[in-house]
Amino acid sequence: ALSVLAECHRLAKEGQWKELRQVLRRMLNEEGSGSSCYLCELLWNNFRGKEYGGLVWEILTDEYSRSQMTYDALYVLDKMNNLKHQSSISTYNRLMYSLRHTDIMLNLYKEILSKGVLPNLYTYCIVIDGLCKQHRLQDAVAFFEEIKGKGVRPCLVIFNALLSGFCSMGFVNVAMSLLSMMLKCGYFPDIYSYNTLIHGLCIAGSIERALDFCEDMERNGFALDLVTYNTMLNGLRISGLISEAWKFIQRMLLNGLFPNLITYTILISGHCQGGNIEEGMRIWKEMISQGYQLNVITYSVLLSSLCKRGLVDEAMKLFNEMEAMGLDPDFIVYCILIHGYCKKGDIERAIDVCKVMCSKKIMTNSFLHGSILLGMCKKGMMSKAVDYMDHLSRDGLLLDIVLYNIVIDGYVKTGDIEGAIGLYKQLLEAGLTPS
RNA sequence: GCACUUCAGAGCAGC
Repeated sequence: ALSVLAECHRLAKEGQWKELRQVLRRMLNEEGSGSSCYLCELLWNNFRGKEYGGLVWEILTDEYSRSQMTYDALYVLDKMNNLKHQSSISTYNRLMYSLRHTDIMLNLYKEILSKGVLPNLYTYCIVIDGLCKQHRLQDAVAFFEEIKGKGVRPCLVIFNALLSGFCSMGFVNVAMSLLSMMLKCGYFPDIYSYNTLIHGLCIAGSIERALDFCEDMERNGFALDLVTYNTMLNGLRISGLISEAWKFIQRMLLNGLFPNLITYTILISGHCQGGNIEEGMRIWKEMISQGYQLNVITYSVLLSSLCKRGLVDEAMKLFNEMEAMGLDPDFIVYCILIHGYCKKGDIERAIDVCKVMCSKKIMTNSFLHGSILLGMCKKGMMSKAVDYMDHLSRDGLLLDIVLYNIVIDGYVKTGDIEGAIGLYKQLLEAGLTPS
């Protein structure tokens, strides 16, 4: 690493940016996440005060962000701040983008302002989109007003981010009013705006309105693209109308568009949801024969429909197949399995899967624990349920009211009123409010 | 120069 860093300084001096990035990227790939502490120490001990040092630090931050090693990037940025090296706005933008789902995003924005770095339109857009993705619509709108007050002329992308925020929270009508406001101000929708609104209409269950909107779009000179079709197909799936899908597929093909992985996943999910697992499997096979590389989401669609039918063992087989293909199960995949076992009453297996998940450092959440507790209560395993709760609070998890309610209900159903009252007192002591 | 906005998966109690 030492010689690589020396090489980096040389490249920086010669202005060979691209090579510098490549060399660093390769090194980060080898060192992996968690290596920032070590690399920073090397830089500090061996290259302090060297010319172009600031540039090397900055690109190190940026390459960590690009390699999805976000916390390493933050670490390097922090060290840079100590050394009074300044980062450029694009480095900040990329890092904020990686962290747009978290509070850290806004902290970084404040840091930018306090250091006198000038935010650009990308920055504003990332903040607004991030706030929307965190479901903080009011904050997003407030931020929007704030930058307008500072004299920033918002771009269409910012409006699109807001449209998307409203739509995904189910406020299509608000999105529609925003659209008419946009038109009044001379902002004309692009394909992103149209697709976003069509999506909003679809998830609100308004397929008809979505179709009308597609026509509007075409009248305004935009051809429906693959995203539009996928969005419409997904709308059909949500409304339980997947049997109508063929009409759209036909139209798609006539327009020279071919289904992609997302299209197939929507179709499989739709058919499975409607109880037609056979058709789902047929499409699945068609997909494989077409040479598509299945991903975690495609698998989870099938896993969940198997579990819903109580075929958890089948699901487990598929799960193993998935891992053998080199796909890393994520939180949702584990949820599906755990939930499946709980509903079947096989709590031991559920907990086993949960342990495997935890050993992979995947965070659990309260929903999942609720599912496990409910499974225990349904089988009358009250002492196990209480142990589980104790175990959760020992691990520092704040038990919420629903978790208490589940176990209280369990006590009541087994006729143990004492136990129920005991828990009730406990939740009051914990400062919770009964619902 | 790169980077921002649109499409697919699961999910807890009681009533």
